[in-house]
This record gives sequence, C-alpha cells and structure tokens, in this order.
Amino acid sequence: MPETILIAIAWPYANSDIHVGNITGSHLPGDICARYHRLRGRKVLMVSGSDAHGTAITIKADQKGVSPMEVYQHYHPRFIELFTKLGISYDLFTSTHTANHFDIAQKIFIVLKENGYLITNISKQWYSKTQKRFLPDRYVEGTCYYCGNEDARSDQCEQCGHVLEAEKLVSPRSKLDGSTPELRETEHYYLDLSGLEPKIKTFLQERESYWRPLVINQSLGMINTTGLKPTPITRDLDWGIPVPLEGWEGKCLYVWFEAVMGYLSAAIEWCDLNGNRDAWRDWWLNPESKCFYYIGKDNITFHAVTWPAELLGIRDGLDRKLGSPDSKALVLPYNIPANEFMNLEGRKISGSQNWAVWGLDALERYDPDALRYYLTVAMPETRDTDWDWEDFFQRNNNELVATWGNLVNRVLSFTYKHWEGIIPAPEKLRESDLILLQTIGGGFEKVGQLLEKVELRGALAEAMALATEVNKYLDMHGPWFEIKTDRKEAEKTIYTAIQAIAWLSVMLSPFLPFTSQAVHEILDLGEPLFQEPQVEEVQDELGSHQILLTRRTESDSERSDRWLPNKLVPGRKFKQPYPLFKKLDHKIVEEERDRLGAKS
RNA sequence: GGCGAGGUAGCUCAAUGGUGGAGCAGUGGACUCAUAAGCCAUUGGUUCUGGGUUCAAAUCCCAGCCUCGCCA
Repeated sequence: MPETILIAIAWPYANSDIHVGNITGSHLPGDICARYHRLRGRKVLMVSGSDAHGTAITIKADQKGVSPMEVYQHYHPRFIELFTKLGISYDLFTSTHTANHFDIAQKIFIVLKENGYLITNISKQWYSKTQKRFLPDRYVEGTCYYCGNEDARSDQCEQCGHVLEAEKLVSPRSKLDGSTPELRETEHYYLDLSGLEPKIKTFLQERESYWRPLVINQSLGMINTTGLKPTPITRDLDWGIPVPLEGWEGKCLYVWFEAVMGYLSAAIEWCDLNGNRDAWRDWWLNPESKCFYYIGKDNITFHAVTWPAELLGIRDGLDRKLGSPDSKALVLPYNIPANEFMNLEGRKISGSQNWAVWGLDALERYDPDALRYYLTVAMPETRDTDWDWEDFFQRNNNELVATWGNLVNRVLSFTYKHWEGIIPAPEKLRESDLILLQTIGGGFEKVGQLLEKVELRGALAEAMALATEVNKYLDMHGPWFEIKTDRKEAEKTIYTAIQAIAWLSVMLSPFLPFTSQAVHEILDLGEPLFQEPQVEEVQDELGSHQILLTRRTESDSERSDRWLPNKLVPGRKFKQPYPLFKKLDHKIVEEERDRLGAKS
C-alpha cells in the first residue's frame, strides 16, 4: 500500500482575484509538494476550493449592487482559469457552495453538538429595522467611545486603534442605508473546545521537532496563554449554510467554522466523482496518512490549534454519520508549513489600491514556469519577502534562462547538429563521466530530502546547483573540441550530458512542470510526467458549479516511483530542440512598475 | 498591551559557542557548443543598537530599536 498524502490548501475567498502573494503563500508550495509525492508513486490528494460565504462576499456584493451568489460566480471560474494556466494541479478545486459541503458541514455541526462541545448564548447585536435583519459588525459605523472618531467601524477604530465592543458604539448607523440600528437580543451557538487543551498540547509537542519555528512556537504560545475559548459558530445571515436545527431559521454557520471543513468535504466529493465514495477514508481515517496544510501565517493558530481540536471533538462521529459500521477518528495534521507574506516593491500588497501583481494578468505576459521559478526562489518560507521586478528580471535571465535553459539548449542543439538528433551510444564511460552522473543522480536523494521537509527554496537551489555542475563538466571536456579530434570522446561527453539533463528535468518538474514536460517530449521519453486536471461543470440541488478535477484511473494510482535516475537508452532519436525559456528585455521592469497602483 | 517570528555583503539567503559563507549583481580573464548564454578568478560585511557571560559570541543572557503576524 503506497503512502497516502493529503495536500490541503487554504480556501481563497471568492471576493477578489488571486495575486502573487496568495500563489506563493499556499497554492504553489502545495502544488510543488503534490507533484513531488506523485512522482514518488504515493497516493496524493490535493484539494481546495472557493470560500463562497461570509461577510467578505456580502460586503463586495452590496458595494457592486449584485447578489453574493453573483460575486462568487464571478471569481470562482477565474480561480480555476488561473490554476489551469499556472499548472496548480488540484485533484479537486471545488467550492463551499455545494450540496455536498452543506451536508458535511451540517453533519459535523450535529456531531459536535452530540459530543457535547456546543453551547448556546444570548447576546445583543445591531438590528436594522429598515432592512429587517441583523447587521454584521462590519456593516455598522459610529462614533468611537475612546477617541471620538465619528467614522469608527463597530469592531475597531482605525483612528486610535482600539478594539471596540460593538454594542457600546456611540451614534451607530448602518453602512447600507445610514439608518440608525437598534440593539436586539439574539441567540447563537458557541463551540467550546477548552476541555481538549491538554490533548492539543500533546499533539503540538509530538510535532515540535519538525514544524517551522514560527508555526510551533506561536501555537504553543497560544495554547499556553490564551487557550481555547468558546467562540460563536453561528450568525444572523442568510448567505451561507443554514443551521440544521428547527427554530434556527435565518441563521447560518459562521464562515470560519464551515469553510475549513472543506478539506474533508472536498476529499469526499473527489472520491464521489471518481466513483468510490468510501475512498476518502484512506486519507482521513488512516493513522499513517500524512496531512499537509498550506496556509499563510495569518492562519496559523486556527489550523494548528482550533482545527485539530475540532477534529478531536468530532472523534469518529463523521464516519459514523456517513454510515460506516466500524467508524474511526479523523487524522490530525502532520505538518502545517505556513508561509510568511510576500510584499511588492517594498510595500504591502493591497488589492484595493491595485498594489498587486495579479496571477491572471501576469500570465498574459509571462510564461507559467518563469513565474513559478521566481515565486519559488522568493517564497516567504522563513520571513517576509519582496516581489521586485528588477529581481524577477535578473533571476529569469541570469538563472532560469542562463543556467538551466541554456544548458538544455546548448547540449541538445549541438547533438542535433552533429548526430542528427540521435542520442549517441558511447563506448565505456570515463571516470569524469561517471562522477558527474553520480553527482547528478545523487540529486534525487538530496533534493528529495529537502522536498520532504517542505524546504522548497533550498530544494530548487540544490537542483539549480546541479545544473551548474553540468555546465562546468561541459567546459572541462569541451565537446566542440572533442568532435574535431576524437568523435568517440565527444559521444561520451554528450551522452553523459543528455543523461544529466533528463534527470534534472525530472528533479525540476515539481517546480517547472511545463518546461520539464517539454524536455520530456523533446527526448521522447514516453508517458507524460503528470496528469493535469480538467475543468468540468457539475450539478447539484444548489445549482451548477465549475470544478477543476483530475480523474484518476487504477493505472494512474499505481504508477511506480519515478524519482530515480533511470537510465537513458542511447540510439533513440529526439525532436528538434528549442529554447525552453524566454529571455526578458530590461524594459519590462519600468513597464511593470508603472502598472503598479494604476487604476484599472 | 500579551504571544510569536524576523533583522547577516548592493539584492536573496546560509552559518546553533571555535578563522562570518553561497548564489546573483560588480570587476578582470581565457574560450565559443549555446538564448552574448556557459567557465575561471576576484572586490565587497561595525552580523540592528547598547551592555553582559566566556579563552572565544551572528550564535547564550539582559535592555532597547525596527518589520511582520496572531490575540486583546
């Protein structure tokens, strides 16, 4: 039985397009790891989806004068388009607005209630008589009771920075129509997981040795100081998942509570779509299964403390509700390699000020692997990083094009010219050839170890350093001299170099899937490296929604370990080579900088 | 205000008590298969600041400054 790996990626809010910070923060690192583990022949399931609910969406809808559904339906397909073009290889990218997700989230709510983790509480909230509904905090403005600022939000005053208690706000007014709201009592469910604190502490301590310092220390700090406090999980909203209880009409599950369950519901949906619903248990109920969560640092304690506590609180309840006779408990996170933030040209990325590099827009002008390369070398693994167009330009031209792209092109072009595109069959290889092959072949081990630890920058740097080794080797032998004096010597050099390139293209394929596949095809190495997802439209009681789906057959899931230095067969003809990457003109730096902050 | 992470060469980052390194940029050189790419050599540092411990501190301790996140 191959190792099972769940790659869970934070669900993006469907109220804005995705920018480079979102990509490098979670989608790209998740994809790189998923591709690596697939090459190892492991059973990988990579899931995420659009977070369609919550006030982030309703506010956008009110601004635009459209329904929340329309907001979600605008952004969701754009996410899917971006992932397709950028090669983010989801097994399933779905949404929280599906019948399946509603069902799972409601079942989990009931399970937590049955297991004794839910309590109810009555509080006062602002109610709009004109709109006949409760107003979320972000919909109410008024005068700050600390500093007198007349335009304070009801939850926080921007001017003095104080956090405000909404009901104490002076002269409140509705952001929707300016009318004066009144305080009304309302009852809500709260999740109380405080009893699970000791178990969470143990869970964290067991993982202390290999988690990123930021993640483990912040989580331990949180459990040791604040702890797990009762938190509301329902709201007076009509856009979302209804509370599945009689007498609770008009109330929905709080978005933070239900969206995270997408990691579960999406796994179940994928298995359904592949015709084996019970298969989700392989990833979620098998104690050997490893669950990786790719998130940004703003989400750490939620994923490392609250979510594991929920999973513990659910126990075997979900499996039981889904009809399993021998129900099992859910698997806790194996690793949560949270990334820090990516800034842009020295400033925080801000969508509203258009201080952003948008994924879809950047793909209009740059190749996906060029973007993926820069987003990996500048990935905020240990501290905040900066997207800098000059740096992007330099890295693309001096590293990606010069070191790797040029290596492939110089060797294959030379071979094409002198051997008519047939990989030469060398006589006995020399000591130096064997040493190079040993060095490059050893990269599978070295790069692989770094990928296992989710040190992606380091892994890519290691692979690139190996490409430099091949360049050095070529200069040492100079096949362009050898061919003039002793063709057989040149054949040894060229065979060795092509072998090294074939291996490097596999090693680089998690990072650069498009160009690695191109090398794979030029060398005519057979089956594609990866199966890429397709866009599909599916129907349920809530309507139709687009998904990004990879359907896997039995043979796909039984592919062997390909993260190995497999021997290249000489004497085979390959295709006409071409440059893998585009060298950029320096003028793009100014052009791109001029775009920043501009009104679209 | 509390918790946590980070601050090292122009840039991106290594270095967990033992002579501060690498890649890129810069500079010089020989070469020409290749996208004027590659290769060789080389300049460059008050390790945020101030104290302390130690034979020895980027590293350990104390205080402060700056950036970021979470919570209040």
